[in-house]
Amino acid sequence: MSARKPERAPDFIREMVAADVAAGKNEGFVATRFPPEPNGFLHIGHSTAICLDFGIAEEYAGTCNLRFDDTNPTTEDERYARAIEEDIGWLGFRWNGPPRYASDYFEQLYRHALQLIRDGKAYVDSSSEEEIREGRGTVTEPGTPGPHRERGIEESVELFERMRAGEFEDGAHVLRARIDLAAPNMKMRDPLLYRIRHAAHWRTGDAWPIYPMYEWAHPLSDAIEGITHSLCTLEFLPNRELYDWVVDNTRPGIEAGEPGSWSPRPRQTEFARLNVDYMVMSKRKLAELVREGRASGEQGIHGWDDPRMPTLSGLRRRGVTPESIRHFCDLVGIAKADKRVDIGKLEHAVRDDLNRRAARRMCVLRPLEIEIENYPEGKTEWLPAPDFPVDVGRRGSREIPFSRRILIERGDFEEDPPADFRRLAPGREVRLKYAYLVTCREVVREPETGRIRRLRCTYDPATRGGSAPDGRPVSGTIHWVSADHGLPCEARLYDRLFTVPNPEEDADFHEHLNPGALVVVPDACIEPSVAGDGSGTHYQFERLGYFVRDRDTGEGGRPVFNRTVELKDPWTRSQLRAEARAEEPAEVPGGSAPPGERAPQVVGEDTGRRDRDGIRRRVPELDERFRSYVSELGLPEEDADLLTGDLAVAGFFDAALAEGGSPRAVANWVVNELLRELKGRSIDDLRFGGPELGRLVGLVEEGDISGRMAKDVFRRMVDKGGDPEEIVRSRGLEQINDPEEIGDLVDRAVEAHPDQTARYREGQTGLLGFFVGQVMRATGGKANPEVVGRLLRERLK
RNA sequence: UGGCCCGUAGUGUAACUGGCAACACGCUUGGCUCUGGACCAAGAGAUUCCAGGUUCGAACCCUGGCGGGCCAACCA
Repeated sequence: MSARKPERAPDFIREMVAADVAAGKNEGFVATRFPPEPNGFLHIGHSTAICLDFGIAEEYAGTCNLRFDDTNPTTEDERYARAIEEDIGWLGFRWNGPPRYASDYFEQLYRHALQLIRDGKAYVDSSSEEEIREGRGTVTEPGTPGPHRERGIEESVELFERMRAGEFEDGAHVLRARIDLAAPNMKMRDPLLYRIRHAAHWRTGDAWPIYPMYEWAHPLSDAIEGITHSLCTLEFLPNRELYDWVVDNTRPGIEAGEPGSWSPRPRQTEFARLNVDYMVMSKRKLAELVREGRASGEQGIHGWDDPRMPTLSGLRRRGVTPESIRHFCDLVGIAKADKRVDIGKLEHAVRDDLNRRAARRMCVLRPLEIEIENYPEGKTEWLPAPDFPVDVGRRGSREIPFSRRILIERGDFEEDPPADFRRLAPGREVRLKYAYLVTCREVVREPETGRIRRLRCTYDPATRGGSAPDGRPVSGTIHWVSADHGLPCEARLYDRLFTVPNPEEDADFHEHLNPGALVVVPDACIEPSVAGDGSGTHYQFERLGYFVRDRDTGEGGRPVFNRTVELKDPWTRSQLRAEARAEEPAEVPGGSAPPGERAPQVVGEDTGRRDRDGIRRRVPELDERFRSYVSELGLPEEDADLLTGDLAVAGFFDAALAEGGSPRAVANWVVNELLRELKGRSIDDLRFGGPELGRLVGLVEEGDISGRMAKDVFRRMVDKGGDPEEIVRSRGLEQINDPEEIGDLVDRAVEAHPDQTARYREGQTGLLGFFVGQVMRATGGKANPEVVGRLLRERLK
């Protein structure tokens, strides 16, 4: 039994939070929030976000708010909010204080908006929806200002106040931020902040004829609540720039008009959403299934909590436990790459949990009667059966009745069994679990159809409890129920809702609905011990799978059991695989691509080079330098090209070169190291200039410091500025070149790692890097790696 | 098509920030077993998307390409 908390490498968000706390940001306090819109039920895709938001708050003794993002009155409803609360609580999380609502902040949000207008950063636009869309431009073309963009502050204030007073029709005006209509990020092209909507809100009723957009309400709500880390999914990444804009252009003290800024200042971080094979995760599509299900009757989805649904309420009714969902989220992790997780992973998490907690019971789904000829008519024995197998290590047992007529699973008998069949067959003896060994003597058929009606068997009275005194081998153990005592019940066998791994890929996901996602077995039979159990009780039906008692009852009030997940069953799967193989025609040799051969990749045009060529055509000075770098300095064209894409970089290079280094080395440094630093910033923001870099290159070329040390020095110049010689001197970074001194270090490294030494000598020469790393680390990077490598090769021979 | 994000065994996530490509699921084989479950052991499976470059050394840094995703709602 492994501990419940597996050691898991922290994800990038936890690393970030840990760093923030360590750096003392917000006095080390962590406040997160989970912000669902109450317009549908939570599904398993949300569980990663829930586990992350609430989990991080727990780990840092911080808080996590539950905030309903209820800014769109036409789609939202109270019943969704309540269902969301129930699901989060069921998962085992508790939110900080009462649930929050964006609608609680409507008044504040409104006042902040007025302030924004007064600051000249927002305006009322009276254009039509279509005009606004057109004015925004496209992803390739900038937008164009509409006629109201320069509307005066007073006029905008007045219009906005009248919007709030309800004087205008829906769509007559909107409030927009004045940012940048030419911004490459479409979200920054004067986003809408408020729209007029004469609709009753489920919480605020008719109090508001205008409603804030997500773009306005969300960052402000975070700021108002003092959220430190605002975590959301990847599709909001373009929103971050706007999120920051809103937070930076508003301030807590509205009336006073004092400058001030939000503290804590919330930061948005995005992670990839969770997708699971054979499921759909879009609330719209799930709502569609619920709506259509109501219309289509019996076979249709019965509601948000239909056990075929990926909703938390559906999974709950299916018998999935909150612990398994949380464990599943741990297994999946948090990262930034889009993911589609194997449904088998969820099933594993479910089995792993249920194996420990679900008591074993016996239930026969498709009964076949056996009559035990030598067992007295009318006799009943109550045989003890443990609730758990020994390996689970839990106590508890019940008694199950045994009689002359027993029901077994139809699939557990085979007249002409395959070689490795470990169940009942004519003349064979098997064990009825916890009862007796029985032998099949005769097959009784329906006279008309030839179908097997029942089996005649005999039992060995000496095997009571299931073990033979003589220790003879048995061909298998099967489950059973006494025909005279068993309880009729209904079993609902669930399977994946869709037949393809990614149903959302195609235009109409309905085509891939799995008609076999629910198979109802109305006439199953179960041992009587379960009669008094309540709905929600988990079981493992021996050899079948995990089941949970449903709240429904079947025909005549019989209990209903939902199959949560089947047991792993290599035998059935290998049978199915064999069948599939038999049906599929043998592969034609040479029909498909030969293994190991890869389709050649088409290499496209170098657009970066083309762009820089364009710049050089327009700036003769750069073009001149490009040509002289190639012809006079002997640089490769590729380097010369990168150095002459803009004047500042070329100038930096020239200044560095003037310090006397070789053109090739200086170019390498500029291209490989400087360009990285220039990614998020301009060359003017650098804390050092070309001459400093040139001197650094000089130190390397003179052999004063190693290339590796030079990178450390460079790092320091980036962070704090400074002169390379000075840094080297003050920190004692001079390179160790002395072979004798290095030889000692090499000896020590070899002696300290006998395992690796042996493996190296066996041919794992890739370990050389490991040894070099050891020596480099021991010297703080000061050893000359070339010398280290040479000596190591000699020593390890 | 412009901008941004992302490419590591079949799947998901790591790799001490440039030094032995690891863990989990799945798969195969064996052991054990009164569940063809669980458990235990072993194994297969990777051109770290591709091509150049920097470096003693690249999954990691630079350049380019390829592929996937997101963004032009008065939705969130």
